Order: sequence, then C-alpha cells, then structure tokens
Amino acid sequence: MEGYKHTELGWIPDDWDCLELSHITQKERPVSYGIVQTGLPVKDGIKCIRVLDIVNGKIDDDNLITTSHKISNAYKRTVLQDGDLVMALRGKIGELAKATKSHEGYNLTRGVALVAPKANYDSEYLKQQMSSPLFRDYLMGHLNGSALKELAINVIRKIKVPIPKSKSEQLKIADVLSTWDKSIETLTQLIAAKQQLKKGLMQQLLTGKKRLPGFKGKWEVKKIKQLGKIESGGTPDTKIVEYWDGQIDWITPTDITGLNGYRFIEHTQRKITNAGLKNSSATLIPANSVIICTRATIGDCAINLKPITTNQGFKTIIPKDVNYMFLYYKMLSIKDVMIERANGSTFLEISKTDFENLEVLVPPTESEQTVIGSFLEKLDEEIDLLKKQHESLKLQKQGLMQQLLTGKKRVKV
DNA sequence: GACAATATTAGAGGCATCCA
DNA sequence: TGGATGCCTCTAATATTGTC
Repeated sequence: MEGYKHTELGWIPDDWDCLELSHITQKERPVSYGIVQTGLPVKDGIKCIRVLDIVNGKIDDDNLITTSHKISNAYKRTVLQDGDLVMALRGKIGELAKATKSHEGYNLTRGVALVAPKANYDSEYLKQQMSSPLFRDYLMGHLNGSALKELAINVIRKIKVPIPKSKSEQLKIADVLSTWDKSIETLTQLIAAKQQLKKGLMQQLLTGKKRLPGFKGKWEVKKIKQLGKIESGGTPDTKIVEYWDGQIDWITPTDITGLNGYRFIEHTQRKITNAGLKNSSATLIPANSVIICTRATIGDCAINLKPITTNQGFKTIIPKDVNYMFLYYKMLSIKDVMIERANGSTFLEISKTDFENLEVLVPPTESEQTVIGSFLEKLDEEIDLLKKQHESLKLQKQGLMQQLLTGKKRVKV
C-alpha cells in the first residue's frame, strides 16, 4: 500500500505514528490512578473525581466530594489540569471525560486514572481515539481482578495508539468527530424535550384539564374493574421441565423493563408449554390488553400484540368498552398512585383488590378516548423515530471513527 | 393474596506486597 | 522505609419471583 506502513495495529499512513500511550503522555505526569481516600467530606477540602462523577463523556460537577489532601508525589501527579483526560478503571470501565479549566486542582480517587497528553498531542483527538470501539474492546480483553474487575494501570500505559504526527491533522479529526458528538447530543436533548412535552400533555389530556376540539361532557370517575376484566398471572412449577420452553410467551418484569418505554410486547425471554399454562395460575390474555406490573417495578405497562401469559407480578386489563391505547396511557399516568397504594416490607406490591378499586377519570365517550390515545401514540411514534435516528447517528459515527482514527480516510488540513 | 431474600453490580476503602 | 499499586473486602443500590 503506497503511502502506508505496516504496524502492529495494521496499516497506517506513513506520516502517522503508532505509539504507546505512555509516550503520548507527559513524563512528569504519567498515566496513574488517584490515591485520594475519600472518607468523610472535608469542609473547604480538595474536590476529587470518582468513577460515578464521569457521566456521558463529561465530569458531573454536581455531586463532587471534598477531601483533605495528602502531600506526596503520587498525590501531586494526579492533580488535574485543563485538557487532562480522566478514565474509569472500575465500574464503567473505559468511560472518559475531559477536564476543563474549572477542574484545575481537583484530584482523583482510586478508581480513576489520569491521562495527561504532551503539548504536541491533542487531548480531544486522544479522547476520541480512547472512546473508539477498538480501544474499548482492547480494554475489556485486559481486565484484572476477581472480586472486582479492574484495569491495571500498566495495561493502559502500554496500549498502542495510531496518531498523526501533525497536530493540525489531530485537531481536524477531533473536530469532525466532535461535530458528530454535538449532533448526537442535540438529538438526545430533543428526545428529552419531546418526552417532557409528552409528560405534560399526558397530565392535561388524561385528566380532562385540556380537551381536544369537538369534545364536551363531564368526565366520569370509574373504578379500574369497570374498565375491563382484570386477570392475574402465575408461575408454573419451575421444577417440572415439561412446563417450560414451550410456545407460549410468558412475561416477567424483566421483559417489561427491557422494552425501555416501548409500548408493545410480542416476545418474552421465557416461554411456557400448554401443560404449564393448564397447571398454574397463569392465564392466556387476548391481544391488545393492557398489562401492568403490580410488583417491584410497579406501574410499568405494555400492550400485548398477541395472546400472552404473565407471572404473578402483573395484573392485566382486558378492555371492555374502553379504548386500549387510552387505557395504556391512563395506567402509565397513575404509576405514582399505584406505588402509594402498594404494601410490602421487602418490596412493594399492590394487591388485586386495591388495584381494581383504584378510581380514574375517563372521558364520557369512547371516541374521545380513542382520539386522546391516538394523539399520545403519535407523540410516541415521533419519539421512536428520533430514537432510531439517534441510534443510526451513533452507528455512523462509529463507522467514521474506524476510518478516521486509523488513517484509512484522511482529512484535509 | 400475603409475605419474604437473594443475586448481581458498582464503587469506595484499605491491606499486602513490591520495589526504589 | 515509604510510596505505588494490585487486588481483596465491604457496602449500598438495584433488580427479581417464588412459596405458603
């Protein structure tokens, strides 16, 4: 390949280097982890950064703790300066953030490492390089520890990084990738704003405070049991293998939390057989019912797209003269009420009696319910679309990283 | 329907050992 | 001998069904 040379990281441009991280970082401030022992906060002490303070590529300044400082060489060399990178060695392993001027003088705790680039290496380029899937895969393949998975500092120091000799090329690559980051961040904020808007509209539309055009008449107070047939679920005997791994989907709270707010459920992790269904309290629920978690993660809901069963942590409403989409949003909106009514010492659970006697306000006509349900569903569809775009942008950025950070695709400087 | 625990994960603390 | 660091321990938070 003309213009390229072969290194242990593969082919890189002739005017790039393949360097150990220890050669990219300052000699007097080598890659090291913090030794600050947090203990009780010290008034007017030194602020220090823990793993949990590294959030979404930034240092979260809100909950930083303060501690007294030790005067030692180890302490001194992890005192933060503008442009330094900090990386989690435990927990969110590999999570990175760039320190700004406001973090100067802060220190690090035991689970966080300092990466301080030399003047001729750009820290934003290095941050992008260290966030790349290749880099992360390498880290995950080199974890130490048994009780607690952790990165050894020497592993990080010895990682080889492809880097342009020209700082302006580093800056340009970092600039291109940061632009993508900004687009992703903008979309994240847009999704959050849309979700907030939906929350506000739900409060208004589902209580009758705001009416959609063309609807009148007083909303009625109804008990949940008046809105449909309430079914409970059950677990077939787990010791009898014939009851399991059949064709019938069987919902547990994990399946619902795994939907991440998506409305519909079609497949579940665990399945039961006809014999399992017959010999347990599980019941087969018809499609388009509203399934509500009444235990542990109380109030989480979903609509089943096909006949399905649940364990006993759910109550299902098979709607009668009520629009199922309206009912779904209505149930979501009373999550807090359900939690309030729940009992239990180890974890909360709302009983069937309490659940079916909960009172809710409903519009007088099914057509108004349908319009409200469709309106909110449309909002959710818009959010779904934004989430898809968000995922797609992230994938595109990963592809670009692969090209730009290996020199396969060059930028014009 | 009422009631009870456990597994997993994340992260802070700190001991033991190595080495300059 | 004291600083550096690897790694173990402990705690807190979180997530989950199963049994009587």
